[in-house]
Amino acid sequence: MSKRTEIQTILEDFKPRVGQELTVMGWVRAFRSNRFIALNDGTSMGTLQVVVDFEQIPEDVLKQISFHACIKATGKLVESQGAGQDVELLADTVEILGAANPEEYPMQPKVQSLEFLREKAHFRMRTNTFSAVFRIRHGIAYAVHKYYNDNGYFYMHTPIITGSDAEGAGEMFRVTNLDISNPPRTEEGEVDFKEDFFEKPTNLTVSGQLQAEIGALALGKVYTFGPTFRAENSNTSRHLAEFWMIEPEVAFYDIFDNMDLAEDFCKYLINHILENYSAELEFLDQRIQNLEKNMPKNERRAMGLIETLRFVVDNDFERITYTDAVNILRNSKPYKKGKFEYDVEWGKDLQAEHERYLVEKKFQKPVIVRDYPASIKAFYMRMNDEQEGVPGKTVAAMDVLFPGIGEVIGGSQREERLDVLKTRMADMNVHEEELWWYLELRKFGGAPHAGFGLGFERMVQFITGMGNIRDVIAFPRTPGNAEF
RNA sequence: GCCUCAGUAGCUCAGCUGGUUAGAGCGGCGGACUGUUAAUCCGUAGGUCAUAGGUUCAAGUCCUAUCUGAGGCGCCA
Repeated sequence: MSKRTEIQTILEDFKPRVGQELTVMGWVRAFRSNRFIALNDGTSMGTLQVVVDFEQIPEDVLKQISFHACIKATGKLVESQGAGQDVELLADTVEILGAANPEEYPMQPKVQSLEFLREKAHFRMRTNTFSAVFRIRHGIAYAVHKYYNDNGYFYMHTPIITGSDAEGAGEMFRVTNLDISNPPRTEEGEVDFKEDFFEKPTNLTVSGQLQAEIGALALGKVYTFGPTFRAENSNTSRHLAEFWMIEPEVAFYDIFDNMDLAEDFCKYLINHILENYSAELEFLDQRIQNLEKNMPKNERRAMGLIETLRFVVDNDFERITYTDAVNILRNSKPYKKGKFEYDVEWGKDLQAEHERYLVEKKFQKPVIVRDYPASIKAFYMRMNDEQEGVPGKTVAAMDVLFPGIGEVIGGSQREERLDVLKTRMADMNVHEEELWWYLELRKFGGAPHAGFGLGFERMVQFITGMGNIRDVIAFPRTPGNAEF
């Protein structure tokens, strides 16, 4: 394959290349007037105009220049006579690398619904919307590593297969190589996992946190960034059975340090995209505006996408306690008018409608809620001292709530006191034998520490403005769907 | 898992209270067009109305079941 010049390289710095003979390769976005090809190679939002002379190009080649056909074109880069672009390539030769017969190819040069494109996951990345989303997705992933590396954290790989089912984050996927239609049985008739690969029941991980704590209590500051699996039968626009989660875990951090980290980290990620993917953001912003043009005003976003991102970066997140939240909600208009479907009562978890009120109506910016009732939170969260005006026991837990998405981060200061932890585990029916190593971390050289989990796709959703989480991961896994 | 809505041409949709041969735009195909920018213009072919039953003289339209999709809720990241 001869050398190609990437289209983004040409577009961002065309001046020194004018007059040069170049080869480009990419997918046809449009073929106008039998003469002008808009060519995109995925390197950016932009297209390079390739101009062909029908007297120079064989007719069978010309005929195959159709939507999303892959071509190679060689010619001279010149300043464009047309108004829409700075430069264009006058093609001496055009080669069809991969034709795309329009009579059979399902993609069309027009706006197609996200639902339809979801069924064409192998082609949807070629569209403006999805190529923008996936370039930004990469950008966020890169920024995650850059942020932690620049701040002295170590990237830690926690296991995908776990032998513990006490991680307390929902239903798990069983991992086994037993013959499930005829598994070996014990004398009592139970499935005999002694015969299984690991000689015990194992599952796909629902969180790397417990292992990350091991890292934090040795390396000080660590983070994980890997796939996470939940076998919940969740059918919503913000849940996946397989998703990516970022979990920093930091020794000597308390809940307040944890909140500072969460806020700073979110802002860094958003800033990185604002600074490096403005063309993609502008496209997505425009896309949403076009979509909302036909909607009633009250269903439209209060701010544009870029405006929202700037606003989040420029303003402090609101920080309140769970008890504050309950008081605010009980004094709110919708509560008094009986508009909430679920009651607000100290000790009950906040429902999505309550969180949405706090974030979208009351504060109109990200909100960090902390100090939740102990009874509704996981065993490893640190028990708070009793506080005045608070009716029950609380733990140092925190949720970061974003507009439109809800919970993006869930975290806590961890319980480092062995006796308190043991009591909590007993109360919540978590077996000590399974987590003996977790307890020994407290017994030997323990330290106060804290951390959180950030749902990567939810952050991608927020930054791209995509409404459905299935449209920010290349191959979504949801109940009843594992195609591609 | 629960609730609601939807499934008509390749795509997006129209088809009023059941009533002749099922419509449009875009896309495709054929043609015109060598400075276009969602190119334009002319012509043309596409449909077991999701599937299976049922009601009726008559069903795209009503009823039942199933499948698929979307939105909301719960679980959470």
